[in-house]
Amino acid sequence: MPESYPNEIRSLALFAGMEQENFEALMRGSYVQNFPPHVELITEGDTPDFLHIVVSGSVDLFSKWNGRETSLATVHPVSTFILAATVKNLPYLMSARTLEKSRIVLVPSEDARALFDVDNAFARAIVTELSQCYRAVVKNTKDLKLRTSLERLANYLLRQSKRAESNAFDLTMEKRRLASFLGMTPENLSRAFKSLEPYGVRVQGNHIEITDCEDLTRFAKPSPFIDDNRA
Amino acid sequence: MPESYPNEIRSLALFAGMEQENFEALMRGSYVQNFPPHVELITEGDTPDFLHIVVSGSVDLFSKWNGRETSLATVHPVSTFILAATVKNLPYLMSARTLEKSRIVLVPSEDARALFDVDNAFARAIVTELSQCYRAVVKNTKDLKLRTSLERLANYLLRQSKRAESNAFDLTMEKRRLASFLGMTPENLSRAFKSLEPYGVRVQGNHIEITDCEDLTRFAKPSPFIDDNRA
DNA sequence: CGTCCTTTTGAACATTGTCAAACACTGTGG
DNA sequence: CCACAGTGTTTGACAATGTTCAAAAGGACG
Repeated sequence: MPESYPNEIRSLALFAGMEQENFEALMRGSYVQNFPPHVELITEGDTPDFLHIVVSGSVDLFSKWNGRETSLATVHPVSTFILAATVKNLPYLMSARTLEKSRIVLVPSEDARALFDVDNAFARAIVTELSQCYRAVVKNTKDLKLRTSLERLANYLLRQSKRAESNAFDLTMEKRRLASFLGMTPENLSRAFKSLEPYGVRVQGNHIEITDCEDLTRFAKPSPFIDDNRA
Repeated sequence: MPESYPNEIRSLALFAGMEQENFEALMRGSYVQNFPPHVELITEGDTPDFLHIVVSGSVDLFSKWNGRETSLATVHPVSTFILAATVKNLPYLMSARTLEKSRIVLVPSEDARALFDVDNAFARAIVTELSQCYRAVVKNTKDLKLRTSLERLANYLLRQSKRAESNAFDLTMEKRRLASFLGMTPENLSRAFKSLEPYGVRVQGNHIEITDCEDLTRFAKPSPFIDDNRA
């Protein structure tokens, strides 16, 4: 399947250092698939048959327990997910569903594991990737345990604003999912937005404008060890 | 420093597959140190100078923000901590303090990183270790987001009971820290214990007895994808 | 124009946190 | 051995935070 997507994947840090021969073998065994929105790609507890790579669209990682559900992360192109389960050949800890029409590359887990044993650059790239994932989850845990929902929302908005490099931006997900991601109910999120108005947050639909960044920052007290993406 | 501790360390999965020569070089550059209880070994935000290995005693990983503090994990012998920061050479995301008199091996981070580049078995062992850490944090996040504090306590007790292979066991940490670890206040924990009495939990000081495991399990609804240690 | 879904709002409720005080445990020094 | 201080734990009253339920309002789409 000599399409264009292998180039995009090749440029991922995870695959960049891999032997060309190995990379090609891996891609030969893989295939791309287009999924409509809201399709469950993998289910918590299943055994990892494929390492997934999001080439376009976006994917929600979530989990259920006792009738409750929570959103744990969103995967954007181009990146992989469920790497840890694939490497250790243990059941998924999260389920995944497409948020929009998405193009996903499916790499057979066995092939990935076999290459991991053989290709040293690949093994090291996995370390980098996993370290990043690990640190991201630790930051998220700190966010959850050290902050109130209002503070989490305030810091989330500051992060998004920084990402958009603008004081005005659109939310990248439904408020419903944002609430779940931040660990609160939609009702509570709605009220939290209201509570942030005095600190200079204007909300219209999913358009956000931070009119007083100073004030919001004073309230949110962002920390590099919770909120910085690259650290 | 030809003492006995290198053998214990050598048997860790992280170092077991390493070339003997490399391992010896790593140990030559390292040193052991005894710390009294309640000593802060590393501080959030610092740069990782050493990879730490707990040989005896125990260490608390915690974090502070805006005057609040939370306990994120306890490290028991023999295992390492802050591996991710060491590998990526990025600031610590957590602080660490001894809980009791502890013996810690300090491996210079630069040496560890250098070996990571050279020793393929070591690089792969790090992947295994990091995957495990990552999955542990994900489970912890699910515990926090999907359960109430009462449910978290109930499941914690079941896990401890399983670990002790007995319905009666002693708590391995102060209630104060347990509360912080479970994401609640000491007062709330105290009341939570009371609330679990009807489900067959007897508490006397830090001695716990689960008199009706069936009933408690029915309430706690443990899940392999949150509560199993090895999965 | 309806229909479906999300979002918002209100009120009641549940859970959790705060503060203050009492209690229990531990180890010290008289 | 006892009194005492220091710390951790428990308890009670109260406040803050977050959830639930019900209903209304707003948007998207056929």
